[in-house]
Amino acid sequence: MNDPQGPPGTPRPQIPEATVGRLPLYHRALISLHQGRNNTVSSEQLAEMAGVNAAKVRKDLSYFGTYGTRGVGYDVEALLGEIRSDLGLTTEWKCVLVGAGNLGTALISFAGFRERGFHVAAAVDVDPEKVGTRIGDLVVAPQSSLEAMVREQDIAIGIISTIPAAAQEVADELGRCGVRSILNFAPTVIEAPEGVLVRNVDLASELEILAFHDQRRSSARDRRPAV
Amino acid sequence: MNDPQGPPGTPRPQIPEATVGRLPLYHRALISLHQGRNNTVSSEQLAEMAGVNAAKVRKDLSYFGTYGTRGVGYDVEALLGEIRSDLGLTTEWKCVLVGAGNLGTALISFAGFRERGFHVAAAVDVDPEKVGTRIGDLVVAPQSSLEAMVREQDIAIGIISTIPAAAQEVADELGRCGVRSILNFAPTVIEAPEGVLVRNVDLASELEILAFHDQRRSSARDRRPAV
DNA sequence: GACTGTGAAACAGTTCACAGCT
DNA sequence: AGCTGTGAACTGTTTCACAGTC
Repeated sequence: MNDPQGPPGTPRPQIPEATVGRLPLYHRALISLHQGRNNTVSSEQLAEMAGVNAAKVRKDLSYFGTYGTRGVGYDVEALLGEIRSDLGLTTEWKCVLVGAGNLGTALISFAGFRERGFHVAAAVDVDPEKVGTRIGDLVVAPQSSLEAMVREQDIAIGIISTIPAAAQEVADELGRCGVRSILNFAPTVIEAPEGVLVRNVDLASELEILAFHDQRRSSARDRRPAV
Repeated sequence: MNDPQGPPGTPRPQIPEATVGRLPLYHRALISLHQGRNNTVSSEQLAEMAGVNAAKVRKDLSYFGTYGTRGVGYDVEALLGEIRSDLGLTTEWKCVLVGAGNLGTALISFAGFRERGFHVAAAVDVDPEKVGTRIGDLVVAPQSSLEAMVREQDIAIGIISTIPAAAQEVADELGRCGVRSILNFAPTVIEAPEGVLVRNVDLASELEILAFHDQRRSSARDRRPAV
């Protein structure tokens, strides 16, 4: 019954990236189980709720230690605590949003961020027309004040929702200000500044991928017309 | 010099899912090369523009046929045409958006969709307050008219931006109306209706994944304070 | 009997390295 | 000489199947 976290000072095991990508799913499922007053959950149930299979759940969870009891299942509360702390959701994360256009504005008031402990504490835009606009309880600041805001408020995460042409420059500046993580919504490849982790969300790509598969399905049908 | 597409009637090769996921990146890069009047591009250049490595580019492109010339590079125009047609971007795709809240509203007017041939042709919401609202040149319709709109306009893609609790029901209804692909922004797992492909975009998860890595980096630093 | 934790097998995806063409 | 196309090696991920525990 080993605890992979081991004694203090021991490097924690590397968690496979595929597993990391599923933690938010488990997290969500566990929140709902916890609210429903469930004390334990089997890998089978958790798998169903997260939309994966039971073997994957067990393998994934085993990287974090032993939260299950054979014959019984996993302890919901303990497991929720572990995953919450792994995901760093025990404290609030401050974010700065760059580019308060349509999408940016929606992101600022997106309930899902706040609920999970991400707070858009500042928003900036290059457009003087947008500066001063109120969005919820936030006022859009000029982009020139980006560095001051990041440093004063100790902001850790940058969200880019500018036009593609501006994204690299914004990323570089965020890096210089000490931001360590960037979520990029601008549909362009950006080179990560030194020491910064960048994740891209490309909305149009998602539709393109759906279109790819749809197109393949329908042309497969065309080739075998008699079904 | 084989052409994997083969004679008509031959099933096309299965394209690895990882490759499909990168097609939008290549597509974007090729558009920009084409606009810049480049006739050819090497795997090295294309890799740089797409943010991947050259071996991957060559492997990926080889699944679609032979668009390169050894010693020279790839024919930009021919390759762009191939990828455009693989992604099904030679015709416009009609989408229906369900849930015209903050995020939904932003998605309707999101330029990236229109630019790549995705047209949000209809939007519905359950909230009577929102029905009748104009967003760009679209008027929000009552959710009860969903089926009629999908069938009349022959809409192929559904975009869900409702609250999580409503998402499964909406997905099921979209399936019944004949929608074949769904892009789900509601932060919940939805079971795909028969014959429908669902992709999930979970915005808060993306931040959680960034937080996970940030947290690991900083606690790694704590454990080895002297650097 | 129920259910976890985990090696081992199977599969998928990436990278290497080089033969083959221009 | 330059660059693609691709088997082969490698790395990462998923699934299997079962020993171990309650």
